Amino acid sequence: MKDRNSKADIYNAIYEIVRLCPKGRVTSYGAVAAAVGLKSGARLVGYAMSVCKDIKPKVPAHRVVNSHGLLSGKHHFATPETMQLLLQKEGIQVHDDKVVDFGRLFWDPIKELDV
DNA sequence: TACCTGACGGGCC
DNA sequence: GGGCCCGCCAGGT
Repeated sequence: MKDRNSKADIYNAIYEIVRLCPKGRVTSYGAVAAAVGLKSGARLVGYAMSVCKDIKPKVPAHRVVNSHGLLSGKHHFATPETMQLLLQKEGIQVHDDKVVDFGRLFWDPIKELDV
């Protein structure tokens, strides 16, 4: 994942990594960004998520939260409660728009994918 | 072509 | 511990 990714390829890599995120786990924008080679490209990941609804297959963007474990992107879903609902449906406890035990449920793509 | 915005992160005060 | 500022890449106007 550290190849000279094209701008379009980076998006593909982002979606691929997010899809690799196991059910019941969550990851952060920065972690995914680092996984694709963008050390500080967390914003790009967020932007990619904004258009993920047009991407096929569907990307579990609800598993991606910010470094604080907050559901910062919940407002971009069909409804602000969709993101929290999906997480809770997968067994992830969400309280006050933030992931409970975020540090324990955090899934690091770089470590898991061993990049 | 240039400026601004955006689902963020890390460092500093 | 909390808040503020700067930096990052891409896309839209």
